[in-house]
Amino acid sequence: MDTIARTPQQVGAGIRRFRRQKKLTQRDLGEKMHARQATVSKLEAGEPATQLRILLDALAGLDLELVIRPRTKLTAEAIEDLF
Amino acid sequence: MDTIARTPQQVGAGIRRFRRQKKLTQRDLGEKMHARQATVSKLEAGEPATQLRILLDALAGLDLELVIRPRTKLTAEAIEDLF
DNA sequence: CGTCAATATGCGCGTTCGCGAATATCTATT
DNA sequence: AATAGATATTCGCGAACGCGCATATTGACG
Repeated sequence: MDTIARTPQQVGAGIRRFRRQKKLTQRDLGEKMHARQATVSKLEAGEPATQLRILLDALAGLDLELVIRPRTKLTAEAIEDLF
Repeated sequence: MDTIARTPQQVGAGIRRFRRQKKLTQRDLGEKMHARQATVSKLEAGEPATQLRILLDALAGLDLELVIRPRTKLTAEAIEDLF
């Protein structure tokens, strides 16, 4: 399932969902991306000042990618994803 | 056209493409997102320490959204986008 | 070639990152 | 209830942010 994100919190929640799906701990992911467990924690919490490098390293570590696209109209189903 | 991004540079390039598509200057976008033209410049250049907040503010200003998804296999066509 | 808009780069400042290291808190699971 | 594992939070540090402001540098066009 893809995740739509329009806020740092939603980005963090998306990362967390995929990480858990892969049965990895924050420490595991941290090692893959050469970051501390504490840093992964802040990223997943949606800290807005997190650096872009941290986000992309995390995505790489989880074998994910980012798509930038025009905002979609919200269907009832898509609204679910935002919460 | 959607943009796939796996590096800060690709994120920046995507933003720039959509901004130009909308005929906005860096200054225009900066005003929409309450940031300096210089900050937009760094974001588009792919500065890896750019803050997540800046990225999301820019996306909002351009009426874009982010999708997080598993990496796709690269088709010949998709490879073009990465350069 | 000249001009003007757009973009990139510089300075000093206050703030906050991510770091190592440690610790607190929460969450199973038994 | 007790323990172990996972996650959240804190300290001090060096580095780099984004800011206002100002100034190169680049690009497009007549």
